[in-house]
Amino acid sequence: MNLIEELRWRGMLHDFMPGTEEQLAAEMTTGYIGFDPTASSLHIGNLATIMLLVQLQRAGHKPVALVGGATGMIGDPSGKSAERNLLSEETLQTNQAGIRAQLEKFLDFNCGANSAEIVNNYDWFKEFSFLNFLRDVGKHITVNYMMSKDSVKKRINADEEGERAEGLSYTEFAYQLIQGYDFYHLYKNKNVRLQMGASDQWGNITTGTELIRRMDGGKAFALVGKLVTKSDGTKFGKSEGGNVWLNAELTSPYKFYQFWLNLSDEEAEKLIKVYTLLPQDEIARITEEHNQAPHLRVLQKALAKDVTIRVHSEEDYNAAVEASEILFGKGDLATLKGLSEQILLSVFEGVPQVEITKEQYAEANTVSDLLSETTQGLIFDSKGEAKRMIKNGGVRVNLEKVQSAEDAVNFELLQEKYLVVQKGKKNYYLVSVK
RNA sequence: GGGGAGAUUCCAGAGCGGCCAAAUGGAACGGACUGUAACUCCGUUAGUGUAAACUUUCGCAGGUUCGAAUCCUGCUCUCCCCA
Repeated sequence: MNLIEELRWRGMLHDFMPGTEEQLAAEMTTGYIGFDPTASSLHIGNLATIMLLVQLQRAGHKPVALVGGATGMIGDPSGKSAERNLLSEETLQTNQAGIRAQLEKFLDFNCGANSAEIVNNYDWFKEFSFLNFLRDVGKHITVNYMMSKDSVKKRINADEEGERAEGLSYTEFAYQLIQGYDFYHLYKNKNVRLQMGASDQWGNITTGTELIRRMDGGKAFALVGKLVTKSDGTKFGKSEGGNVWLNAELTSPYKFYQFWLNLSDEEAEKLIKVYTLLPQDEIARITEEHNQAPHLRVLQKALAKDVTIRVHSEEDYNAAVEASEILFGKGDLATLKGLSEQILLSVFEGVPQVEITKEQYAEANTVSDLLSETTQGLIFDSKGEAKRMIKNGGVRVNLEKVQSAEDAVNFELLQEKYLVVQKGKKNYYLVSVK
């Protein structure tokens, strides 16, 4: 199965330029995808794009991951309805390092001819003067051409309902040209023939192929993947706490595992093809098994396992499963009391924790005080919020429901120093009293 | 440079002198149901307070008024159109 066929059955393929398939068939082709350092970690939305590179490499081609040190300074208007804030250079550098480290986990950098590479477009843009850029690059592309891109049009024209457009700064307008030049640079220096990306990158990528054609008479190709969306069409990759990050410090392996486990059947079936490398017959078998007994969530479990292991590690996966069983099994106070301190801590690793002193604990008059003021707003921002939630029956301490916000604080401390606090069913906190 | 529109609680968006902590919708969170789901239903969404009530909030700074998100003045910012 060639790359295009592979991506197609996995439902990852959105569109590609004519000739791409022939190019891939003809020779080992170098393809790249850019990642802008807008955060210190990639999230699972980016991971779908990384999977394109992974599939490229599996098909015997050479993947290049570009860290957008330069483009990140500009801001891509694609898919954004409003002008973005610029990040400081310092932030960008921290972010670049983080992203680089993550990319290295997914691609093989040592497998001979098609070993992966990482490049940073800041390297070739830092010395490129503005005037030279205008003369050497800008001259080849007309404003008319740039204006015809959807990402630009959306920001300039009012939409169908007559809503005013947000406008677009010259800086963001120039973004596609910068990205286009990246492609040209890699084409010239790294023999890159293909740029991939999410489908919203189509416009930017074709500016690149156009630039290569005009500056060099060369032929380069584009392939974009489907933008992963939730079944209701909204943006994928956000959970209650915001984005689902690949960095364990931003999204703990436990939460990460839980995210996948909680997907709807429909999403799990779609995403297992995107996020895992499991072969077609294996996925068919799992889907079959799932449909026989949907409540067992075989699909979600298989997906969660595969992705958690690859993004984090086998140990992290095991810990996440163990923690899930304890927290979502029919545990009660007795179960918690039965855990050794070591297991207790490992179960709650990655769960927000607060430390308070024995004096503070003794001074808290009511449960609502304890869960807001005493614990420094970690669990609840205000007493009012704590009270409301308790009134709604949404708070448990040591797995037992708190009856009233005015209850006195006299819980049994686990191992003489821990309290397990639940806000709703899925949010756990560990309070340690020292 | 000229003309116009606008800035409201997480977002969108009503309010146009007291009944406004501010309609409605979205989103989020909590509860019931369930498969740690979907659907549906219910509740919550400025702070303190058991409550009555009080404090801070409607771009910023002043003013008018017994009383202002609502009126006036100045400022800042945003967008659109024309040159």
